Amino acid sequence: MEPVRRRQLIEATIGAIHHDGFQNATIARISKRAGLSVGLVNHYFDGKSDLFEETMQTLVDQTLADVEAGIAAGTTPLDRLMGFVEGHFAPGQRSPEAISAWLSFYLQVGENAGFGRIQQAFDARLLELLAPILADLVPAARREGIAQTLIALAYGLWLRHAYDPWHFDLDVIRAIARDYVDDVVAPA
Amino acid sequence: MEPVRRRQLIEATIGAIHHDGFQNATIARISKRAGLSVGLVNHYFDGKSDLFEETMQTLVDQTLADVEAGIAAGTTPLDRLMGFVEGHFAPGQRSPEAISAWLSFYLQVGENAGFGRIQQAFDARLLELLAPILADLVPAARREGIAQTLIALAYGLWLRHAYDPWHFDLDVIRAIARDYVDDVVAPA
Amino acid sequence: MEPVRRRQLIEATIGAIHHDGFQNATIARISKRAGLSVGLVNHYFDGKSDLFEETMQTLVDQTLADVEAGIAAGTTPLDRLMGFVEGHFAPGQRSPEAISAWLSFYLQVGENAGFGRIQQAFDARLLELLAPILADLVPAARREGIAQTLIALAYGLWLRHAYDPWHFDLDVIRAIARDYVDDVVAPA
Amino acid sequence: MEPVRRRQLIEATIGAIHHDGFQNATIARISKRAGLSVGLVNHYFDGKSDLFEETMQTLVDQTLADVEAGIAAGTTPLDRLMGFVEGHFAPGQRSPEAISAWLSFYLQVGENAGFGRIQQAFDARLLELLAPILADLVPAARREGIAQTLIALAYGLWLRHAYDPWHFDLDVIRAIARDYVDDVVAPA
DNA sequence: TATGAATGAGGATTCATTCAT
DNA sequence: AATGAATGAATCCTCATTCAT
Repeated sequence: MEPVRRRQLIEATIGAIHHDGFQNATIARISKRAGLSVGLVNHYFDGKSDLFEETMQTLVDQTLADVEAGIAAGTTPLDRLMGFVEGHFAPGQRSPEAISAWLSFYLQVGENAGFGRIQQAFDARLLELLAPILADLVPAARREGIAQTLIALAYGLWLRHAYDPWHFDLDVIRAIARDYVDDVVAPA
Repeated sequence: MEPVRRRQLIEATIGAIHHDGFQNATIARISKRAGLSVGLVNHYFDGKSDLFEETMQTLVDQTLADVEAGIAAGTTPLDRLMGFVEGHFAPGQRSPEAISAWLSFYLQVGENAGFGRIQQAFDARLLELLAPILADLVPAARREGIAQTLIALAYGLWLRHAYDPWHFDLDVIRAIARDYVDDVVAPA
Repeated sequence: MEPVRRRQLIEATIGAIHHDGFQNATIARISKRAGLSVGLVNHYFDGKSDLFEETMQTLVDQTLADVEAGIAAGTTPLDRLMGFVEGHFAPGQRSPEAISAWLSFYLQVGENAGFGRIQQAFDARLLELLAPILADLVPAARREGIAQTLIALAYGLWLRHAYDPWHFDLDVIRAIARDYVDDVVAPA
Repeated sequence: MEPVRRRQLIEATIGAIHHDGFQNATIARISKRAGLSVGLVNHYFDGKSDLFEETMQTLVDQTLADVEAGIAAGTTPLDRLMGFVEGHFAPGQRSPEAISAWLSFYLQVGENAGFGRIQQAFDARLLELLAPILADLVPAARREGIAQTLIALAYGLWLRHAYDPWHFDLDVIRAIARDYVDDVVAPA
């Protein structure tokens, strides 16, 4: 029963953050959304903070899975690099619910120690994923800088997509990323 | 008296958000930090929401002023482009207080109509500032994309600087931006 | 306003403990009994614990005042000794409300650090009060033991009076104490 | 199975009161401490109140057994009187667990009808035990008073031992009691 | 006999706002 | 212009009890 309930509550948390806003995502609303009682939240999680951290970790895990899948789908190093960026915008990442929740957690990283730890592990993993791809594409001296730029660009694009999904749709994002990759990486 | 008190309270709001976190930036703490009574907040502002919106607007105004100054400082189009990026990282923008407050308001943009309006106007103004510079540098067809990329990159870099100011210091940011500008814009 | 409200709330706390029992003396009941809102409790006290500690301290202060008055009323050393015991049973100490509250705090001394500190200071003060009286009555070697016995006896009598005020009325208590004092102290 | 389980739960209740405090001795903690499920508590006892009453009764039975043993161990009436007092401080009575639990129940005697009944029966039994001993030692007129004093003294000493077991160790208690007995009873 | 999932009322506490002074 | 006392709804969390398995 436990994994089922935990999953239910995490889904409901994401839904509540999207529907009511992070500030208004109360235990009462979350549990009602999950069709469960308030008591259960504290039965299966160690308080609201724990529920929220587990929710963020779930989002992180899904994003990493999508990014890894994006990389795996590429056959050439260049495709793999584009796959890295596009993985951030996989369907699961672009749902309004996921975006709202991601954004909320993301921007609280500095205030919330738990969120901070999760985000740092996430960033470290992204760098690990980029390293072997860039090794085949750019000279060692520029590798670090380009990796950081790519991540910063993905962050920035994702943020703008989050706020303006119609203008910054997948095609625009892909074009911007492709431009950067072509201009910076390809010539190397 | 009014402009003085309003200024005091806006400063105190930014300080409280930095010191206590957005969630804990209560009217009581803000007014104590300003050395004023709680009653004054509602006297000079139309409730807490109004105070917060005015605070965000103040931050936006300051950022725009810094970006415009950055542009104005450049003599060549390329310098002006770099000035646009660097304006986002002017001293006033990099203070821990400003960063905390900025981040908090970003978080609320999607949930808070008032914050959303302020941010949209901010974005529109950034595009207006970029347009004439890019007109001298890149072919019309790529202008829009490159403008959006630059803004996305500035967002992303700013965000990463916010979370990791030591690793992403001004030099690193300048180098990343310069790389992008050189690679993408200069050849055109 | 502050001293008035604090007094009101402390009185209401004593009343609520008597009327509803310590376990049921909730903030809601206490504030309703005081005719004030729940918010005020946390406005004037630092939470429920603080209110309870201040209440216990108030009881201690009153008891010490009564004991000191009892001692002061005696002209001979023996009378002063009896006054020490009888002070514990001054009218203010025997009100059902005071008894209920005293008992509750008293028996939680071991579980509650705050109550413990107050009680230790109380005990120390009682010994200070007894010392000069016994100095005139008993040989130095037995002074410490008799002081402790007297305090233990007062504790025990008070406890039994608390649980069975009709059987252990003031006359019985006075007789028991007088017996002890006569038998042990007088012959010396 | 029933007597085993009931015994387990009563032991766990005493342990939980000592370890977590009376207020925090919840069904969940008690059952976990007993290594049993929460459901079992309500299966073998008629709710939490019943479990607690049975626990207090168990403590009373043990104390009475210790006091009776103390009396039985004495050969002279005076020894039997001292045995009465010392029985209250038999090893089982001085364990930290027993002291915590005893104190907690005392606290509730006034508020909880069930606890009150148990305590009254306990007191009555103590008087019954004292009566025949005192009959051999003191004139009828003072018998009642001295019995009550002895019980009050035992209560008071026990309470002080509970709060300060190092200072009020067994030797000190024995000395105080012996002093009283010698001074008051022996001359008779 | 035994489990533990589930409930929801009740607890303390926080806080934006109002308003008499 | 300025204060801060007062309110009470809203929040998170706890817990005894029930009940299907």
